[in-house]
Amino acid sequence: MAKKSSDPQTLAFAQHDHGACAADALDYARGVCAQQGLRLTPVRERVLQLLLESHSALGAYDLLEKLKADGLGSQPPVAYRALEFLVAHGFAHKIERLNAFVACSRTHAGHSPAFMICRLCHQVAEAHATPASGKLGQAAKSIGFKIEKTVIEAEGLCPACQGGGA
Amino acid sequence: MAKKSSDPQTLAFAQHDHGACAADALDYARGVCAQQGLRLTPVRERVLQLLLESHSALGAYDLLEKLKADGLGSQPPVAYRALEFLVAHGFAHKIERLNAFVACSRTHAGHSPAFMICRLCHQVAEAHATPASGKLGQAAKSIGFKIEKTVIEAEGLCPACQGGGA
DNA sequence: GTTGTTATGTTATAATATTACATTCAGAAA
DNA sequence: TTTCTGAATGTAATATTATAACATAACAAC
Repeated sequence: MAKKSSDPQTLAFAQHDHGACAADALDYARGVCAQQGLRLTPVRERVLQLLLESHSALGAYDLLEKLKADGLGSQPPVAYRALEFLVAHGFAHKIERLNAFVACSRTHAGHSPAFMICRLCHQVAEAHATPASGKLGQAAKSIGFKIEKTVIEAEGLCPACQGGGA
Repeated sequence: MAKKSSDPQTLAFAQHDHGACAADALDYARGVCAQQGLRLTPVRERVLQLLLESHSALGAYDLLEKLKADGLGSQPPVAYRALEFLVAHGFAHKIERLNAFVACSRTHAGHSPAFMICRLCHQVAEAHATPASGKLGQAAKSIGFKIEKTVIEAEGLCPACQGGGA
């Protein structure tokens, strides 16, 4: 990281050197892929870069337009396949509420992410959740439901949007 | 309720007299609407009934087909408008993960619901969550994010599907 | 009964996502 | 090197989910 002045989990809503943060994250992903024998192809890398450059969630068709501009593919499956790869390997997450995608803040590999979505500026911050330990985990345990994946998304107002927007 | 042998929050995966449970819930909704001056019109009531009859989430177009069969409207807005009303007034919830809808188990009016979705049988159980008290709430508080609504959905295997299905 | 409001009917279209199949590419095996 | 193989991409078509826009009908208040 360029600078570790605040909790990177929730960096999205804070001031920071975003260019450096995105570049670092991309380097990190390249390293992970090299280690694990994953192919971070041009399309996949470009999609990750686009997600990293945005603190907002991007839809598949938003990404597709930018890929098209780069000459990297113009049909929906190109974007969806790259996103599938990135999500499968933890480099990105789908925000179900928005049918859109964000880069993973990658501060907790193999984590259960939770998201805070600002309904005004549409930025998304990622936090780390522990679903198994909360009420949901209790309820699941008590009825014998086996949790494999959780979707935890909060919608509301980020600090910057609470002044004028409500 | 016909029988209160287990926590109604998580009844979905348990044996129970479902016809009676659905009929009771519909009566309850009628009562709430009468009290609050809400119009539970034929389309809205029928959609709620259809949701109540199913412990699985139903998509808007699933519902639309059944409405069509009843002569109650055949175009998408008919279903979406009824669902909008039911969700707005807490009689139903949208399952974002599935882009589909379930009736509210109504055991906690004005609650933050959490859902357990079985990936095999597709049944959905509703539980009550307290998002503000968990890690997400802490993270939100620490960065000054104001939560207005939460989406909490767990995907996995219900008790009945854990035997053969994994 | 007229009026204003809410709900519904209907057409069209937008936005999101997948299937299917052909082609290309990278790396392994010969 | 050549060939083989599996992965990735290109592309066309289509499926699924959702909304916009506007006309009509039902209802409530006056």
